[in-house]
Parts: sequence; structure tokens; C-alpha cells
Amino acid sequence: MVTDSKPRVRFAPSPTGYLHVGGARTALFNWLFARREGGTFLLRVEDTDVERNRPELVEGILDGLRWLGVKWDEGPYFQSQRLEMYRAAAEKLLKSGAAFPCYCAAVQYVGLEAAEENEEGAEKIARAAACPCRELSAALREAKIREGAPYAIRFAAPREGATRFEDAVFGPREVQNAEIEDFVLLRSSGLPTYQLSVVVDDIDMRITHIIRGADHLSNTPKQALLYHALSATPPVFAHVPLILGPDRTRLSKRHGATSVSQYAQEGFLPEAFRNFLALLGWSAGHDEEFLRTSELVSRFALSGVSRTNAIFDRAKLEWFNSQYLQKLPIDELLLYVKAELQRSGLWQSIWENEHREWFAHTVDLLRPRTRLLPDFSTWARAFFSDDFDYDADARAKFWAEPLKKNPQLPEFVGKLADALDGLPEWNHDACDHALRDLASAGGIKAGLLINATRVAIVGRAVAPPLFETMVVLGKSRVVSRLRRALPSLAG
RNA sequence: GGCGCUAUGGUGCAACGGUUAGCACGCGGCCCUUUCAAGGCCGAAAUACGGGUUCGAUUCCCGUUAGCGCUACCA
Repeated sequence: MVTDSKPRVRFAPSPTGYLHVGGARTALFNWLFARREGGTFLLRVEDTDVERNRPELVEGILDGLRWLGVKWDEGPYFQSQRLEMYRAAAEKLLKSGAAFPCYCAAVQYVGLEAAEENEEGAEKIARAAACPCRELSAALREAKIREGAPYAIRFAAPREGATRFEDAVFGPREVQNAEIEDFVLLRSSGLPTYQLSVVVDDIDMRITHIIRGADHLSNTPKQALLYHALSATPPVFAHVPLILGPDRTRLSKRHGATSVSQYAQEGFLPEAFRNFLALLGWSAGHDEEFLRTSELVSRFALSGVSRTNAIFDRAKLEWFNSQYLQKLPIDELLLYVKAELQRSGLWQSIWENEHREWFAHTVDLLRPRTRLLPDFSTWARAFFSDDFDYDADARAKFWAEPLKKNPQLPEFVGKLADALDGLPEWNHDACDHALRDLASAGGIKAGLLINATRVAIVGRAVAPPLFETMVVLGKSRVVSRLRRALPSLAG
């Protein structure tokens, strides 16, 4: 266990898919730990499985990490470029007697069901676990070599005793060596298996803390054995519990969005996503949940990592997002809103130049009603641009009730347009008085007229308070939208 | 099947031998109010089950059950 130097940690995804939330959380924990401890966080792509490997997915994974704000200090390293190192390690183990060549045909993975349901499967599993090649006589081995038979290199696991390692989350662990099979280190293709490549790389890269998913907990004894066989000191392991879907099974596509890029596309803020993710399986030890990144960093500790699997709760993620939408400094929010409007093709540069203040104020007015970034694109048509198109269908829907209460409503709307048009000053109180005077003079409830007017000028029932909306829209837009609404109201 | 890990409201976390079991999301209600939000207040809701240990167990030990993981020439 290396303790005197600064910690070095890594995130090691394999490019067999996108960056999913579980991987993202693992990466985040590593990053937080490195930042907290003043250590180094490096990235390593584990691409030794040529069959499943999709090199084109690497960039997407890196993008996901960038979006999350998880920046790596070193790498990315690619295992596919370090194959010689693994072969050399396997040879070394072969020479020292810690490993042996195996001439068995590769065992096709049959899965648990097969092992349970048919004898053939069980046999295969059993054969894989106790390889006979380990006891091969010298003569037979000679013969195999002479005929150039292909072979894999297996680790000669000890048959007795126990193997221990330290886990910062699950505590000291000990497993009986009898439970550890002679696992493959180097495939007959010459490519290393995961067990070999991780250990060789983690030694070579001087990794001090391995923070990874708990699905690796059961395999860790094998790696601890390898460290010893390679005369290296094992690092501190820290296995973090898995993230599950609402049905308590491993998070997968059928649970809906599982890739971080999908959340990015849906309009979640990286800060919010990060905050939410950090609290899945980790706690700062107090009840405060709204933690900005700097607080996450200063409070992060492996001792706060939970041992129970967590269910991914989208509702809570959305709550975090709306919290960030409310609390983010306006300048930071504006950056996101700009990106969102650019995405939807609604952005105009005047909003960051001559109309900057107006725009900021309008965004601020809208944000309490916003849960995801794309909501701003929904607002844009009515609040930011001139090409507002009064939707007759929407009008019919929203006006049905008010119209029933007071059939004179269209008449009042017409009068209101005139009254507003004649206003010498355009501000909240002026609009307020104009409308209320009209309402009381005509014996109509102000609230009714207010609600009807809101629908008329923004095209929807959900909107900020009317008079603030009016101020933001400006006199000409309000009056013209009101007049434009009239014909469809009367009809 | 074997081995292992885990178990606090529906969900995420607190309480690390003594609390009326706390917070948050979600849910319900109320307040605010010009719609919808945001915000404030209130409420329903949990220690899986059974044994121990202890003056005292959510907390420690054992068993059961359940969930998950590993058991591949995947990672």
C-alpha cells in the first residue's frame, strides 16, 4: 500500500458501449478523490477484446467525461498499444512457475443457465476451473511444443491457504485459494485477458487506489495474487456499489436513458447531473444535498461510500436540475440558455449584445418555471422572438372555460388593447391599473381578464405573472397580439 | 449449482450500543397568488424475518429470506 506519495487513480472504460451512468459515477468518484487528495487521475482505455471492441466509441466516452467536467490528468492510454508489456509479464510468470501453458480448446462461455440446466455446460465450467494442463508431464509438454500446438497461459492458483486484500469500502477481505480457479492470463491469440492487463498496467502506472464498480469485488483476489506473483505491492481497492434500474436489475437500455450523452441531450446541466451522481452511493455525512463541485471535492472521502446498490431515480435528478436552474448565477445560466437556443436554431446574437440586459431579465423571469434546458426553447417563441403565431387551437382550448363564465370577454380584450395602446408609460403598474380599471368599470372579475389576456399574448396558460410578462414583451407586441387574437375570439 | 456482497419509508442518504429513528426526492394537504411554477408550513410513509450478546439493539454475532455480483481465452 503506497501512502507516502500523492495518490494516483484511474478510470478504465472499455469501448464496448457508450459511457453509462455507472461508469460515469465511477469516473466521478476517482476524479473527486484525486482532486481532494491532490493526486493524479488518469484515463486508460481497456480495449483488449478485439471482438467486442468499437474504437469509434472511444470519442463518445471522452465526450461524456468532458461534459461531466471530469478532466483527466494523464492519458488516455490504450491497452491495445501496450500488448508487448502484457506478453512479457505472462512470460515472466511462466518462467517463475507462477503460470503454465494450457492446451485445452477455448471454453465457450455458456452462462449460468447452461451450467445449471445441462450437464454439458456444467462440465465445461468444471473443466475451465480445473485445467489438467497444469499437471502435464514434461514429455507431453515437449510433444505439444514440438507440434506447435496453440496454447493459452493460465495462472497457477494456489490450492491452499487464503488470499487477503484491503478494501476501503468493504473492509479487509479474505478468500480461500481453493475457490480461485486457474484463470487465463494470455489468450492463445497472444492478447491478454482483463485480469492480466489491469494488474500489469496498474503496477506500471503506479496506481495507488483502485476505485471501481463492485462487480469487480469477486475478481479482486485473483488480482491480489497476481500482484504478489509479479512482486508488486497491491494498491488500496475501493469497490463502489452498483447502480440499478427501478426494477432493481442492473441498469440497461430498457430502463430508458442510461448514457450520459443522453442526459446531456435532454438538457440536464452537468453541475446538476454531477451533484446527483455524487450522492448515489456516497454521502458527505450530513443532510445537505445541494453541493457545488468545490464542496463535493472538499468533502469527498472513500469512507463515505455506501455498500448497498442504489437505484437511479430520475425524478430526483430532475429536482436537482431545477434547483441548479433556480440557483445558478445568471451569467452561468445564460451560457446554457444560449447553447440550448443555438441547438434549436432560435438564437439571436442581439441577446448577448444590445438586448443583453433585457434577455437576462426575461430568462430570470422564466426560470422558476423551467426544469430542463429545452424548456427555454419552448418559451422562446412567445417571449424572445417576433414571429409569435397565435395558435387558434390553443386559444380554443384555454378560452373555453373563461368564455363560458363571461361571453363578453372578447369585447374586453379589444378594449384592453386600446387602453394599453394609449398608455403613455409602459411598466408593471401602468398595465396593472389599465386592466383593473377596465375590469371594475365593466363589472368583470380582474382575474378572469388577466388569465384570458395571458393566454392571448403568450399562447399558453403556463406563464409568468401577466404584468411582468407584458413589461418584458413590450407594448407593441402586447397590443398587436391582443388585436390579432380578437377575430378568433369573436368567431 | 458454488462462492461472495448487501439489507433503514416507494427512492437516495443520516443515525456508526441509549434519538419522539433525522434529511431530501416523490406523494397528500395548507399558505402565498393573477394561471403555472418557485418558495414556506404541515402530513402519511422505514429499521426484511427469527434467534442470540447486552442493563439496552437500526447499530454486534448466527440463521432464514430476498436482491445483487462473480463463477468466460468479456471487462
